[in-house]
Order: sequence, then C-alpha cells, then structure tokens
Amino acid sequence: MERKRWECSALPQGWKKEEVTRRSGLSAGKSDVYYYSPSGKKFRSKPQLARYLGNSMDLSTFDFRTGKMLMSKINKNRQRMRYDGLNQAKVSEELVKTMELPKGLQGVGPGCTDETLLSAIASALHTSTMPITGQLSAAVEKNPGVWLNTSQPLCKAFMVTDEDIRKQEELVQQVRKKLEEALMADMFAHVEEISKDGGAPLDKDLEDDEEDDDVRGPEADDV
DNA sequence: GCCACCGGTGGC
DNA sequence: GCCACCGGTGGC
Repeated sequence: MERKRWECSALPQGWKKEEVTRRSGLSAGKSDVYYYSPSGKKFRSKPQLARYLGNSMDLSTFDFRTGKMLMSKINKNRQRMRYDGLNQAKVSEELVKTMELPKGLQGVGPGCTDETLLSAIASALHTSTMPITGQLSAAVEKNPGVWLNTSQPLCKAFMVTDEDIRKQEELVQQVRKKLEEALMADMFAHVEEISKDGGAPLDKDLEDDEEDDDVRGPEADDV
C-alpha cells in the first residue's frame, strides 16, 4: 500500500488515478490522490481538473478521492440544475410557442387542445417504435371507447406533406439557435463562477496549464 | 528549475 | 474535528 496508479473508469479513456501514501511527518499514513491526463499532466485537485476539462465533462458528481461518480452528490447540484432547468424551460417554452401543428394533424375526443395533442404524439414517439399514423378508424370519433387503437395517439389519421417537412427543418434551425444561446449563457455563467471562487485569475495552476486560451463556443456557422 | 512530498488552513 | 486544496521547499 504505497503507490498505486490505474485507469480511472469515471473519466475519459486514458486518464489515470494515483494514490500515494504519506510516509513521514505529522500526516504519515494519510494519502494524496492525483490524476494524470492521457498526455501525462498531473492534477492534484478537483478544481484544477475542472478547469482543464472545462465544459467537456460534468464533474459535479465526481468524487476526487474515490474517482467515482457519486449518486449522493446529485442533490447537491440544485443550484446548477435549477440554472440548467431555467434554460431548458426557456428553450422548450419558446419551442412550444412557435410550434404550429400541421393543418392535417387534428386531435380526437373532447377537450383535445394542441398542447394535449402534442404531448400525446411525443409520448407515442417515446413508447413505441411503430410509425405514428393516428387513429385510422373514423368510427373512433363516434365511439372512442370501442374503436380506440391504444398504440396510437389520440389524433386523426394524417399524412406528412413536403411542406410539413420544410417547416420542420426550419424550426429545427431556429431551436438550434436558441439552444446555442442558452449554452453560451451557461458557459459565461461558468466562467464567472470560476473567476469568483478561484481567487486571483492568474494563479499558479493557470500559468502552468499549457492549454491555449480558446474558450470560444460553437461558431456561428456551426449552427 | 522542477516536482514529490508534507504542512497549513479555510470551509464545512 | 476533518479534509480538500494548495503553498512551500528540500532534494535532485
């Protein structure tokens, strides 16, 4: 029990964890944990690791000492989750707002709004690998209890037109842009966090890092 | 000059 | 009181 180094499964391929037991002094018997990047750079704390990995990996549940993702840490993430939740809510809210359902898509049954129709279809997409065709029987309108096809959402049978497809492509472009904006906002929030709890922005670890300072997000023409 | 190693302490 | 994090330095 002195100096062990092995692959760390919680980190990307090639990352190694090392545990070194102190042999002398007041802290003899205690151990230090280090990580080595695939390129061999040594890391001795979680903040240092997080700075290096940036947004490429979520370390919020990562336990530096054990080298594992801890389930118990998930709740500690409320601040971060709430923030992400805000952005997600913002994006999906806008998505629903601009979500104009194709004319050919109509609900079945009483009190069927666009919103319930949308969630019925979304649900069907997630619970079945079958194509979504809607309720093929016209009789379902008259007597839903008898003629309902339970594997299909509560909407009339429909066709997808070229126009529908074109509109959908356009929508995807728009939503991608919204998502990009949300991710950028998140990134800036992170940069702020780092400069807040990291003290002086130019501390030793930053100087040591040989990374280039490319912190640009996705390019405009990537989206 | 580097870095392995232990000390010191702030935050919990 | 513990321990994660990082400072500092002795040995090379």
